[in-house]
Amino acid sequence: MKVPRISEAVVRRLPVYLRYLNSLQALHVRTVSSQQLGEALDLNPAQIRKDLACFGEFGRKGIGYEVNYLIEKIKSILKLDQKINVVLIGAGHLGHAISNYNAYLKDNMRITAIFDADPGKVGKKIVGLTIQALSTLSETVKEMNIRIAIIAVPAEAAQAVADELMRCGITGILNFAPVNIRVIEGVRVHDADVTMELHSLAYYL
Amino acid sequence: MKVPRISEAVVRRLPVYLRYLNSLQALHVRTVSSQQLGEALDLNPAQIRKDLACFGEFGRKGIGYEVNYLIEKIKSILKLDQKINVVLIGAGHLGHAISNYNAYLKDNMRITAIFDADPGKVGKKIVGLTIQALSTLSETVKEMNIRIAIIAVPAEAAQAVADELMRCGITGILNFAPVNIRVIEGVRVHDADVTMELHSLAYYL
DNA sequence: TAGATTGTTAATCGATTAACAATC
DNA sequence: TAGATTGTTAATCGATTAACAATC
Repeated sequence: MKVPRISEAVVRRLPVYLRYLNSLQALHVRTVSSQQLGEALDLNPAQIRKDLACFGEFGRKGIGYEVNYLIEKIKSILKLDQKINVVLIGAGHLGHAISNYNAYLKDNMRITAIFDADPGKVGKKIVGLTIQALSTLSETVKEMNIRIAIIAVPAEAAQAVADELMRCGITGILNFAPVNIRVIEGVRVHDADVTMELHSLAYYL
Repeated sequence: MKVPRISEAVVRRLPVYLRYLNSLQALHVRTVSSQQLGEALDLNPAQIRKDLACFGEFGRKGIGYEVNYLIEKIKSILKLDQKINVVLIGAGHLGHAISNYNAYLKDNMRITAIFDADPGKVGKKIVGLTIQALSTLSETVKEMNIRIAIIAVPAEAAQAVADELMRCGITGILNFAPVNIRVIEGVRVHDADVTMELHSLAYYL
């Protein structure tokens, strides 16, 4: 296995491939070529082949890629073949909405704990999970071996939450708060700020 | 004004600059250098200068950038100096959560209409907006001169909603549904699929 | 076999970074 | 003036695309 240096662009496309392959699987499609993938996803077929070739030889010359096999391979690359527990901080409307994605995450990745600062919310349930007080965050993260966190709290609270998460050893953060979060070396933040997405979309009008 | 060919990467960074500049403005900071911006945002100062130079000469040699002035300039580039009305499709938890971002959008960009397919929801209010039936979508989009749409409906309904939006003349879509949306030439889609973000985050664990 | 399609090398294209003259 | 910092050119780096031998 040669894993020299995978670019961020490649990693961002893998879930795109996976999502589309899942839809092919649901339609009982057996094999797919880079040509077909490229047309469906608006990508260059050579790029798709090159992306996949970063991780091994998954296709067959003259045939293409076997859908089921390629799904398994991509899942394995994304570590979705192991159990990955996710914690959600913030049980407002956004937190509720995000917890609904559990249905799509299926597999091994799941939101397994929800926290909120509001004592009025603690003890209530969202999709089967009891909202917990932030004071027990560290304990739960360790107990459940939680590795990824989703921040869905107001902008003002986001940095403090991130700091606490880093103290608990979290190394991946999906941040919905409309602020820059400062993190220490080794922690990765993906921004999911609706404001920024809309602002960049406006440029193209 | 020389606007040769602005890369997507540049457009995606502009809202990042804007967000940070707004926070500086709130702290009454008057000027900022590309050096300082680079440190705060983890970007190369030369890149920041080059990004901004795509659109004009906004800084002063030896001084840096005047915060208020740069904010105005970036807003103007992103067309945030004009009124941009946004429609939200889907009034579930996610729709509720997204409509709360109106508070951060402030300025000229606002969600001005909300639609839902569920007759039980039509007529109810979210943050001051009455949920409307999808049958009146086309009418409202034209009347309000709505240009951007947010799709916050279940995966199964997303493509049909997108098709209808394109018929209404929408050219920018922010898609929260975990599916590939196919669009016609000239329509831009930004994906905000929580599933994909979490999957790519998992790679780095 | 002939046609299709991969994996990979080479060519192209574009984006990032470095360096520096201009100038506040 | 001396120090700081821009805007911009040139150098570097990396990513995308084209092309094709290998082979199913």
